[in-house]
Amino acid sequence: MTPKQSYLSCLDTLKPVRDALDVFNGKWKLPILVSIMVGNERFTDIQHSISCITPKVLAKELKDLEEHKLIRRVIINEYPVKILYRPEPYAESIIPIIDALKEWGLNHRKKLFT
Amino acid sequence: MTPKQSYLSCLDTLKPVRDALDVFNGKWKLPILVSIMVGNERFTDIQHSISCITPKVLAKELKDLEEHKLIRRVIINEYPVKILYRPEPYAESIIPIIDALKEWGLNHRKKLFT
DNA sequence: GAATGCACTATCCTTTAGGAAAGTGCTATA
DNA sequence: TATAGCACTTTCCTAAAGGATAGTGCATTC
Repeated sequence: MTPKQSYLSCLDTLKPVRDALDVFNGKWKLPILVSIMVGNERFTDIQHSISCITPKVLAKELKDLEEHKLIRRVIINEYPVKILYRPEPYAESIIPIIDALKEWGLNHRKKLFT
Repeated sequence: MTPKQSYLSCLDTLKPVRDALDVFNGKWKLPILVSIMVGNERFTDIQHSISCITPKVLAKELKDLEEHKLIRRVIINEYPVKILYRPEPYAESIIPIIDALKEWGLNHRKKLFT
């Protein structure tokens, strides 16, 4: 017996969207990337540029982003030792996502107040 | 004493991005919207077009999307009664987000296999 | 020598997301 | 009359996300 299949397939779109969501899901990854990409490099600077993020969460998210090759943790051996977070070239690939979300968010806010 | 402020502000971007994430965060909202926008209308069709989503989760997400005015629940009073989920015009505004995520996901997958 | 900054880690806790499995009330079909 | 489809709901549960608070070791600055 062949099962009834009336639904429209959309896996072409769904699969890559899922792959992207697997990387960026959660409250913090995209905001952190934005902060680093505008030029914040130090742990505390990033923390302060994104209000309300706790150091524990920030540390964990930075590690995730490093694993995904979106940022790099750079150790500068001066005295005192400095640690810098820098965007990898691959990070540029997320600019269209950020732009789309930013645009949408701005428009959504307008919509709410009319 | 004025506090030291060395970090670069990026709230212009961060705020709207957050607003957007507040709406779309989670594993399912965007995939469900995609499914409805390609033309799936019935609960079970949507469920089957997105493999692995449970009816409980789908029901909840559909309610959220309705609240955000992205879809509409339409009751057709034939016999038997039909229930259809249809995209609202506002749903079109998320196309750039989907496209950006899809593009990124495709490219990311390529990257992983090279 | 006291306070502050830096880059975290550690502990504990709450909330939310999400999944598994079964069931419900209705209708239609074999 | 039994089975299947539809659109869910209910219950129970786990894992992950995220937050609060404190502390650490080091260095610099007041």
